[in-house]
Amino acid sequence: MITRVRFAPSPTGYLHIGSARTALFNYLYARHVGGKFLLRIEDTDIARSTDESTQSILQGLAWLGFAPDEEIVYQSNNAPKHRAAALKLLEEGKAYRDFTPKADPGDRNIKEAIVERARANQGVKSMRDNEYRELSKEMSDARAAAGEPFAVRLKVPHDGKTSFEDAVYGPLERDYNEIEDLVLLRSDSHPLYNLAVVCDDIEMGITDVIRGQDHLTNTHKQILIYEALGVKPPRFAHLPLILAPGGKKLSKRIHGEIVSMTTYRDAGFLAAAFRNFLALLGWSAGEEQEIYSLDELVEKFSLERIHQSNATFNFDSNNPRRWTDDKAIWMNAEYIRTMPLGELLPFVKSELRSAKLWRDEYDDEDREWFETTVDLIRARFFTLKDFSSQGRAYFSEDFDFDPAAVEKNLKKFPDLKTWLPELAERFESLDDFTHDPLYAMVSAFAEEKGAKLGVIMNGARALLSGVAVGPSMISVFEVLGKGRSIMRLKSQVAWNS
RNA sequence: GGCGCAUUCGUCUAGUGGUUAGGACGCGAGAUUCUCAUUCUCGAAACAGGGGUUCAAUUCCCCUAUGCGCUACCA
Repeated sequence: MITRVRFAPSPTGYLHIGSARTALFNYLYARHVGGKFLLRIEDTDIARSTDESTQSILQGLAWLGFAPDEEIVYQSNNAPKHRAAALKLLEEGKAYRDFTPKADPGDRNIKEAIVERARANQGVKSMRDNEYRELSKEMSDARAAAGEPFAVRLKVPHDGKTSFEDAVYGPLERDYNEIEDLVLLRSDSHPLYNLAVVCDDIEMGITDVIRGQDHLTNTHKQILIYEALGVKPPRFAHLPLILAPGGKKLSKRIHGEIVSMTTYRDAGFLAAAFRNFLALLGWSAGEEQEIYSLDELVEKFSLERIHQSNATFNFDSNNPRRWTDDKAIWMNAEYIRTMPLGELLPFVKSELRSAKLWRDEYDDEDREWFETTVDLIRARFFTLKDFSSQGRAYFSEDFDFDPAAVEKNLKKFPDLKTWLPELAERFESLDDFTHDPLYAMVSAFAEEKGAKLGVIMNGARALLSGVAVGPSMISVFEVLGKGRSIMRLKSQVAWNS
């Protein structure tokens, strides 16, 4: 039988980093075993689901490169089927109508209310303690026919336990008396999560459910539904969670944009780098390699090597340099400086485009220049954004001078104000504007002035690139070319700033 | 409150009944260099605590602590 897995986010926000990893693991597993990767949008919570979230999630998945193998399933479209399943169980006596009026949660915190109620029921009320559980079929039908509202609850057996073998956590069981007679259908006949998930997974022919560990206890309830429906449950694999520093839950409200996938896309991350980073959060191949292509991940992935303990996504919102996990940033930089240049170019192009720095010549007669330049500057960049910010001076005459660089590399050596334009004059006579002659000329010039070579080079760097850091200065001269180098060396703009 | 899951350097992790407990990020030092980055070398840094079992436990068992999850007519 062909393996079919699904990623099933609920559209109540953007694509969360934890969800993204769940999608990744589902995708890797499907590809590894040659199965299908499906997508289902769980939009049954009408109050919280938004189309905007759905779009954001779809965008995030598209960015990561996980296209579903079949049409997207919208859970809300299946509500009639869910309802029919619940009614069937009702008919078979595996579920019952609960005429208890819906409790009003009021304005209390929902979590607190749950704990409070659980504590009150402690030892005084069993999970099967519902006056309508054993109501005769005739009585139940009659009250329903009279129009009295009711919820449909699953009739969980008194004795026994559910058990399943989780691919990550091993054998798990739970006693029936720990599980309430869960509601399948609300009194407004709206199907609830556990029912909807089971019905849809059956309908979609899902063979392996790979999802967050927060569903570990739900699984027992879902197995009960599978059993009532007379369907063999799929295989389950629960993933450890991704937490915020301090082991707290990672949430949009508290941690903001850092948990959203689109943040990384917009910050200039490469999807390949981020996938690589995500893959190593909660899974490892058991070797010392850190950089994996998607193909390698697919080849090496296995559910058995997924961890059982939660991982912390490390960052410091008070430190701009640590705005997100160090390792994610490092990995992105590693990809930028080591990936085949040809693969990087399209990303740089689109970054320059959006910064209005792109020129069509880069694709044409200046192609070679563009490649050389990108290759030269990429070694010290962390994100694609750096190409348009730190790298701006290579692509435009309109760039700013970093005051610190001007101070440290120029103003500290006033002689440079006349020397550098003088050097520019010498450049005029240099026909072969390449490394060796350039180096010879600049070092001769430095010697003649009795200056350290570094002083000349650093001054030129500040003038030509606006910043104090960058590639070897001779390479910068070469890449910028004779005309632009001379022009910038003569410019007094930086000196007057 | 109940039930469940988890716990190796700051973080991501490898690993084993007997190991100098390995790697990566980050951090520190050094080398290289016209700056910075890269690269290279070196360094500091961990088995949550307490009981067992055993000749021997980081590894197996129990307890405690801590964290997380579920406990909804949310998903």
